[in-house]
Amino acid sequence: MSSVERFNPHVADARWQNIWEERNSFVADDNSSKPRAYVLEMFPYPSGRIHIGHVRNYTMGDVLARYKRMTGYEVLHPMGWDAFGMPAENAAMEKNVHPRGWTRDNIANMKAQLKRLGFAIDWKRELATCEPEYYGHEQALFLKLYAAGLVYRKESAVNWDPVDMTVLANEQVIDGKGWRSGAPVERRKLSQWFLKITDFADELLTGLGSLDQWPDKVRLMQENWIGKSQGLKCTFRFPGGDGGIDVYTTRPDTMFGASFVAIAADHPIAQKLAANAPDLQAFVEECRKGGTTAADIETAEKLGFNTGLTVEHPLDASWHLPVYVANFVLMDYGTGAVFGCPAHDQRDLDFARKYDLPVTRVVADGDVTDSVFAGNIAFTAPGNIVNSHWMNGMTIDQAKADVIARAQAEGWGKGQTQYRLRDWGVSRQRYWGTPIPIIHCQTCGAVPVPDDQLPVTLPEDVSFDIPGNPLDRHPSWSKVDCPSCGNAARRETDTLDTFVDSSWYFIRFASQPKDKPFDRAVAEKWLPVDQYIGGVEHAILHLLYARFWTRALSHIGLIDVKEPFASLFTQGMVTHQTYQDAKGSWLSPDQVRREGDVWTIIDSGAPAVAGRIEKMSKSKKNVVDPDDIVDQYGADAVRWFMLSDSPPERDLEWSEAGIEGCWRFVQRLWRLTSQVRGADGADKALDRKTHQVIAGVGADIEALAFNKAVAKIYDLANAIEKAAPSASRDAAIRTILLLSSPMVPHLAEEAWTQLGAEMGGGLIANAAWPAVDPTLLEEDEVTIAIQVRGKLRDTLTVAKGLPPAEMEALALASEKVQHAMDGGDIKKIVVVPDRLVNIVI
RNA sequence: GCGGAUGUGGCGGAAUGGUAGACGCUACAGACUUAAAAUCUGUUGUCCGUAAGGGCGUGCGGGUUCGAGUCCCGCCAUCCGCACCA
Repeated sequence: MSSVERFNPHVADARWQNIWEERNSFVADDNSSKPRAYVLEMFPYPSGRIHIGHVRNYTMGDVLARYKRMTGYEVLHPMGWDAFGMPAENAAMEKNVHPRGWTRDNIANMKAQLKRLGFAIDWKRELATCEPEYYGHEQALFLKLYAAGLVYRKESAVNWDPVDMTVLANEQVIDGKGWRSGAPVERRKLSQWFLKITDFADELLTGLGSLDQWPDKVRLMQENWIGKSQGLKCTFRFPGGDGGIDVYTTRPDTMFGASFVAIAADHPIAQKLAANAPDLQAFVEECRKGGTTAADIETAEKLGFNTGLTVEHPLDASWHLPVYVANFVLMDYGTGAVFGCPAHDQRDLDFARKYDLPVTRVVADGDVTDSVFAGNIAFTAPGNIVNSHWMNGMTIDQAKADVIARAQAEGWGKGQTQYRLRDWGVSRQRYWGTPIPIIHCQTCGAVPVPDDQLPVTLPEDVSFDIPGNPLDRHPSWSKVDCPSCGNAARRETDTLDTFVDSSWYFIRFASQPKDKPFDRAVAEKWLPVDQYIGGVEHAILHLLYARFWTRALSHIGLIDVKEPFASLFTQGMVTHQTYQDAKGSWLSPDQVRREGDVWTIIDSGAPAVAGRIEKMSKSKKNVVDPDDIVDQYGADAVRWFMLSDSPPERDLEWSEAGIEGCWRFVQRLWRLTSQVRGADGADKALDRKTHQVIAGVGADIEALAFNKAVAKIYDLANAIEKAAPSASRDAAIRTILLLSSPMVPHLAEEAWTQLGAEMGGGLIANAAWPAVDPTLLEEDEVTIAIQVRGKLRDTLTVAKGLPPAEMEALALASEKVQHAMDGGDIKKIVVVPDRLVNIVI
């Protein structure tokens, strides 16, 4: 065998990257007459270095983008930076750098890292959300939503650090304490800006029905998040007096099982009572301890305070229920008050047992109909109503309808549709975000910044030496004249949630004029995004906010797009083994060495413990830097690894052995290419294999089943290597290059030029995807399975399309089958054409 | 607490209800080499058996079916999200 020089990615990678750039190979043409494909991966936060998870994400998108180009599409595949956020402020505090400089440096580094991977990106459309050229347009869109009545202000709770005197993000609350001060956090109310996402709750819910190319699990999660429920809103009246407590319930069928009414600590009635009752005041304070997350609130021990008030049961005015203030009732959901039916709700049951309240069964658990409910597990399954007067025997649904009808007829309540979804609070008490373009005036109230004064830019001269929002304490930035009356006024110092930035960047990618957020006609040419790819951690918030924002823009007539992402794919994480020393300190993989089953620390020789395979994280030291592995193996081997083995929606474990195998395959493809010799003759079997693989790889890439596409390419490589020289073999080698070119583009270009002298040259990136010859896909023989009572006993190779009677005869003639039947009587024979025969005895 | 997922050899995984383990990795054996690397060939779920062959096998327990990794019911374990991380 002649020796072939190795493919050298250290030279080839950069050469091809430069050629693609010089030739504008991947610049998308707005005016193209080709069919369009918009391929988008979730843009990264510029943390400083790209993470291996980014490499996986962008490699998947890149393969699809390149494949789409080869199959005749005008492809838009852009990249940008989700550049506002807390890490820049943390860096500013810790390293005394300005967030802008830190972020821009990070972007430059990460862009260089991405370029080394050879992604087919239209860099001319690059954007960063922290630049006024982006966020200025965002401010304009915000004000359009404001003018349309989709933005309002209300009080809302934040995590408050009483020592640092600052607002904390949930992430900054660790075990209920501020991450820097260590002080127990409190919930404090601030006046904040909200977007009316709840106006779109029903649209966002029904819209999910049209997203048939989204994963079912994501649609289900969004459905649950929106949480539409039908229930009863009714009043429990104060005995004899005026008014009462409005309660919302999804279980009006259980009203005869009520044993208490509970209201939120923030409920107006609780507030009013607390004003004159120090012990209740103390309890309300107690309820404010702890963070604002759902997990914190719902896992906290259930606590209540008996107010001494009672209310009348709506179905029986002589029946009085005690009123508690309870920490598990949320002011944000429903009316901020519930009636407790302990037998059929776990939280209510926990509460009732704790405060020794009656527990009455009103839904039958099979034959058990006792009114006294025993045990500490609530019964929430379907059943029939019991112990409920006229409702006895009804199903839950019948009883719900009956109570609602009765409430409406008698005027003490009505049926109501309720959503779990809350309006989107977008105010952040931080510097590094989009300034909210509002001016507060003592006489005019909140006044939008006039269009001609946009963008409202962030001041540069800020300091981060003390906690809190530097915009608040800036000496002059917030001091402005009211645009309406001209009097001294104050600029809003809160900035927008970074989820706002990421709610429309895909529109700006499609069209980025200087003077407006986007050109409608151009944006509509590209949108919706044909394939969106990103982490499943964004399944709810980012994707729901982006859907809402797009609908809101559509609602006010700025764009005619309802759903921004036609097809969604959520990828798994990249994981890696973790290692610890005897004391439990984390070790990086290159600090340890394996000898048999024993791990030791290379430097000290001390034993190490190989731990769990976990998501790569700096704190556990199990990270791999993409630059290092590209240095070592070249971009193509890294890309190939990202696509191999693990299904893309599942986690991928990084391994040294795995990347070495990929490196070997890249070299193997290179050697194969050198074997095109202009031989004659056809190889029917290889032709068939080649065309089966062309069809299979194309289908797999379209389904984003890259691991399967990779396996088929391996299969073809094996078949080519085993085949004798022929024209078919030469053709198969060209084909395998084309098929693998979206995955290993540098090698493919290099090899393509080697073959190019014969073929007229040109980039493989611009080559056409090979066509499938359907006549070659069909096999003329098939192997069928012969089973006896469902167990495999023999296999036979027969002509394709053999009639069932003949299959049956062949099966019965088999010695192995006869042996397995052991003389038994045949009860039945199942024949599946071209597949199997099952003899039942 | 609520919501969502995952579970198949030594490992990653493949398998329209129809031959479980494709393909890759690892390991082992052999070829080539002064040697190593690279490359090539073969073996590699498990148990019994010299072999032919057979038993058992897709987290656990049931069920449906001629036939279940796949469908249904009930468990167990692990992971992810929960509205101010991005």
